[in-house]
Amino acid sequence: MAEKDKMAEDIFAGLTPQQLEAASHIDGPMLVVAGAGSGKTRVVTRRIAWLISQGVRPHQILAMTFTNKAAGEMQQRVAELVGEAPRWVGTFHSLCARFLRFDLDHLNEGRDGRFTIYDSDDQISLLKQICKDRNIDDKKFKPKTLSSMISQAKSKMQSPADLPQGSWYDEIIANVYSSYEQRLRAANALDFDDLLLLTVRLLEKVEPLRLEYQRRFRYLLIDEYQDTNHTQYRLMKLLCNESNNVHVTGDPDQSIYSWRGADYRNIMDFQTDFPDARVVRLERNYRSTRAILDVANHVIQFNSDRIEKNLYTEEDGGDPVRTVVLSRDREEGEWIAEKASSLKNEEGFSYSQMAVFYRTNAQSRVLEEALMGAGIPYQIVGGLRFYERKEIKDLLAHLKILVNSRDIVALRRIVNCRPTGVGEKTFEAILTQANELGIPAFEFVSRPDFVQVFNGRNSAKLRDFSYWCQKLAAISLSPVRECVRDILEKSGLTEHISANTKDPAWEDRLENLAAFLGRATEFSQEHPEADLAEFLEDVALVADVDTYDPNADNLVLMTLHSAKGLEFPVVFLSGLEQGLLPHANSEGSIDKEEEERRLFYVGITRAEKKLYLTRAQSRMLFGKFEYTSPSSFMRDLPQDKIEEVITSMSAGGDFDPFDDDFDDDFDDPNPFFDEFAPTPALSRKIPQSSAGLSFKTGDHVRHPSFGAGKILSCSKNQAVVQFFSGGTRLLSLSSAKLEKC
DNA sequence: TAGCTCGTGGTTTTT
DNA sequence: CCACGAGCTA
Repeated sequence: MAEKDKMAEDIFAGLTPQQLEAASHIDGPMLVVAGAGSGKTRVVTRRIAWLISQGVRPHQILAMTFTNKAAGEMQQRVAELVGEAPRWVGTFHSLCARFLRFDLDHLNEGRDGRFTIYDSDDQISLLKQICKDRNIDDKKFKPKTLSSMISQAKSKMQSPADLPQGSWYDEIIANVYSSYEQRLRAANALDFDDLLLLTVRLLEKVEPLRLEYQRRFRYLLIDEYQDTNHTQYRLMKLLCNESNNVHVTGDPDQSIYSWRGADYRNIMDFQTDFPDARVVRLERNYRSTRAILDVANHVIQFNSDRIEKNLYTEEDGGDPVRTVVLSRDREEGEWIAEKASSLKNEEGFSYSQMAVFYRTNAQSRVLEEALMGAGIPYQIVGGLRFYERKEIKDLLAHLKILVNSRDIVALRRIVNCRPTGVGEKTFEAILTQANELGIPAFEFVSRPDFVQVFNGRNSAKLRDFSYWCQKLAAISLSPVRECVRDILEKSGLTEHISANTKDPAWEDRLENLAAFLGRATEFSQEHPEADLAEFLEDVALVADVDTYDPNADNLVLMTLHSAKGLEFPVVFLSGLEQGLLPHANSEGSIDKEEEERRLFYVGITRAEKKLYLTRAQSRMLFGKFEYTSPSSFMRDLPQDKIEEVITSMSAGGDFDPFDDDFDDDFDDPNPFFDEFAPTPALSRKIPQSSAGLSFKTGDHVRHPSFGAGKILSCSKNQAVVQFFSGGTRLLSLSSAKLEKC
């Protein structure tokens, strides 16, 4: 007994009464509304430890975290507290992938546990292929737009039949969506949304399985609940058995993923879903100085659709939040670099204690150059992801085909990434014939009698290709390291890259391949039993932030989205310009603007001690200089809590399109001024004349009878408009009375 | 079929 | 600015 008390003491050490209430909860639903920096992770970790110490078996706990990294850390902390860690901790996506490896076959829809996961690149190439095969103009129907529409539909669990119908345009969308689904099934492939969607479908359809899962997982925990979508919500409902032991944590003010289907109503409605839910609010912030928190609280007040909460701190003032205006983006980077090095040299901060945030990945480049110029070590999170590089994707395609010979996207990639003698025509012929034979194309080409059976030209090249496929097919799937090494040796990829010395990045590419082998080796060591399929899954589901190494003495650069859940003593929040933050694409929509503000709020609340808000008055965009204006969020800062830094690099006043002095410059015939012709950067183009309105993709428009909508794509005289009231239409610009709004 | 050059058009955010 | 696709040639 005394020993038990001792353990409880350890588990609950240092918790406040509210945290204790949340952590010591056992049965029944609970909602923890946890403000930024209020010790949420701590609470969840302690609660899991508490459950285990109370006799709950670790495998009876299912915990959904937002990143894999958070999952690993949580498991480790729990193990430290009670000597055992739950096995089922991970992101929604990775946990679902694990479920489906076991049980997808039960759905009987043609896919099995050896499925491959298609990332957005794979989706795009599949969609391009579909457009090509069906003679759909991919100028009007951009694969990217299509993929986001499909993803949007899937996140609401809508099948092609559930999409809006009627117009010619709607028909095409629904058709593309359904052939996309067919091809995924044929390729034994799943996209990210499918991982969630099919898990839900599986549990809905197969009752014994549902009961089994419900029995198995007695306690369900979901973190960042404000960023769950409808599918995830359904999954939660399916998993929590009648005891409703579901414990969710989140903060509606930090909901920043609505664009990928997340719906913060899920957290707002939790108490309606579970009327007997206990609710705990964590409002004391342990992270930031009062100055920073004051700014954060002030900023978020401007949002209307929220639950009022009072995030407070016992800390005193601290440094004021500082704003900095630089004349050019390059100077913004230089200023940050300079400041970072003085913080290190004069105030004793290490680079690993500092982070630079931005709204778009494109902004990282200038910052990177400035840091490099100043000799400051840095690491970038996100951007061109390691696993999305061309050479890595090529290598991955080879690995994927070994696990899943039906993966047609991978096969196409293998054929095209290097001269094989097989071109478009031959490839199509192979597909057709394999289809007739009823076997996967890769199996067909790697048959010893392929050249005899294949009706095409019996060329030496084709024979070489088939022979080469046979060698690939013979490679064993484990151990992972050996498998990857074999592929590297036999695929001929390295030779192909080394031969192509006019590619300026050829050396980098070889390095990347070597690095990939390094990661495979690491993976093999961490999971000695794992085979290639598990490695590929791991690769497909790593998040950008998972690669962030907080132990290296690097300053870290990342988007505001990636920054969620992290904290740093020093934060530089850059690019506070209208059109960038808030982003131009959110203009005109209250909901979207409020989400941008939450993003700003997330950025502010990452800072512990020092926060710098920087902006540039002009910025290089698409290779051209554009003038910018300050973010509207800057206007909304509590002026008495902030301090402007005056620098030698700041220029005079801001560009103002209605300022006569600037107009004077505008009229100057000197070509020198043309180059600097002031156009408000990133904000939407204002129509030059009312007669010939020019529209572009993304414009918000109004139609006299259909109401407000958004342009999905447009050409000189036609535009495809998705109306907010529902439905999508192709309109002629000369006749339809469209206006901008 | 493959490799070249030229032109176009595209930047939110990510599992 | 840069990545990608179309179109041409060997």
